[in-house]
Amino acid sequence: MEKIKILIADDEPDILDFLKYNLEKEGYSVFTALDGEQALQVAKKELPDLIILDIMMPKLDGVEVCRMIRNDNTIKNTLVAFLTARSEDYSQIAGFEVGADDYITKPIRPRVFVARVKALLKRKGVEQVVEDIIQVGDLIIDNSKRIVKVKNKIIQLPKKEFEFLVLLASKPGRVFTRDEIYSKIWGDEVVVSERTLDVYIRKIREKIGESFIKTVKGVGYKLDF
Amino acid sequence: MEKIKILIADDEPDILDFLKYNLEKEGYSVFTALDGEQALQVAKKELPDLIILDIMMPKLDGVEVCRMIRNDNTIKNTLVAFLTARSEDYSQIAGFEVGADDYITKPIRPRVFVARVKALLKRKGVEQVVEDIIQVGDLIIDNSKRIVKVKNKIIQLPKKEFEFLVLLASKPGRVFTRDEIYSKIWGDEVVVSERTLDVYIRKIREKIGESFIKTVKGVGYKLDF
DNA sequence: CATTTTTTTAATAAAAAATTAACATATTAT
DNA sequence: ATAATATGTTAATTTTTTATTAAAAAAATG
Repeated sequence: MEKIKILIADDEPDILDFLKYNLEKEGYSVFTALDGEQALQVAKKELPDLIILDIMMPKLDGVEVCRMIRNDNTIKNTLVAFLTARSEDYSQIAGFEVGADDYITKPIRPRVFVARVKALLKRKGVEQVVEDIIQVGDLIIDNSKRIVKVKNKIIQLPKKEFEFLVLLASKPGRVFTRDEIYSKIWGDEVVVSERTLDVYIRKIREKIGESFIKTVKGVGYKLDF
Repeated sequence: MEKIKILIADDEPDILDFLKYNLEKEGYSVFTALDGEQALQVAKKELPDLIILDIMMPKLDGVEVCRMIRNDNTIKNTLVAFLTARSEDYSQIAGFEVGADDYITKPIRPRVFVARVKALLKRKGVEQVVEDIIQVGDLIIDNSKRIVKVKNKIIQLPKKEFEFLVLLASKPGRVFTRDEIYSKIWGDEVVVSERTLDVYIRKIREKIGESFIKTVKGVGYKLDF
């Protein structure tokens, strides 16, 4: 599953490394920039999901970068958060005016920072929040134990079948197209035959019961109860 | 629903395949041409929504092809984007002079490329941005779950019926002519019989109730409450 | 390296959806 | 009112998509 990309721009390398370290630990893919110009350049190249900008930066300040982001068609919809010293709160106003999505105040406390980023990504629907334990009706999927329970009966699924079920369960009710499933489970390089998916569906249904996975003909599948 | 059509012209088959693959993955219908002449020919035949032209091509270069597109009444309003090596930026000027809508520079990075194409289509109003949840009176259409709710009763519609309803619901109150519906749902190549549309109307009305879809005789249909 | 488990393919069956055809009914203009 | 035109309805047919089963291939396990 592809990682969420975050770009951080700050002129202090220490802070940059510190933030990068903390975000990577959480499984994000992190890019960095030391000034506004570089930030814009990297943003256009990498198309991150979130850009975190220090307000005070050489060449182009954060607010200015944000304005330029909003005016660039390829990246205008990217989430932008500002980093700001608590004192310089005048910037809050200017920041939201140019379309910032969040503010994070310095000094930065790692756990708070990470929580903030997560919350923002979740709020905006970027983060695929794969809960550790997912429950859909009588079906419980325990991600860390890699176990599925149906009415308290424990079922072990092979790797692919489990991944498949987790994918559907990550957004119960939402329909996943066949293409989407192939792309997410097998990746875009691997090509498997047209019917492989159906066979997996059959196997999972045999094990967890027929009722959970619903076929949406012509479109895909969804998990429901 | 008919796919958005994109024509790509480039003399390097590898690049062509690469771009085609990435765009098809996004759900576009992609045509290709290996030189300018072929591009023009395919364009007139397929009437794509967007034509992406490499500047440097044998027989007819991109700029020349674009000029001819703009002089051809059947395709003069088609969107045109140029592919260009970053160095040869002199062409930018020539390109915009003949009426290019966008520039995409090589080397091409798949996500950036796709984002760019999407942005262009959206900007020019080609891409149908369908809201995830549409509500019209007591009728709720949930696109990601592909369900319809009428007074909290969940109704599943088959693919075409669902697409049809989404089309009407995309602009509640607006009348869609029969021709428009045929063209948007079936596309311009496919020819279905005169009464097919009526059959769909009947089926949808049976399922969601008679009152939502209003016939505007001599014109078409609209969704209202 | 032999055995078991998992993944994938292939062939066929079944189901559902899309379309047509034939006929019915309603609306509009003359 | 009546022909002409447009839309409605139903059932049958065709086409498309998914389900199922068994068996082969690949990977993992001891």
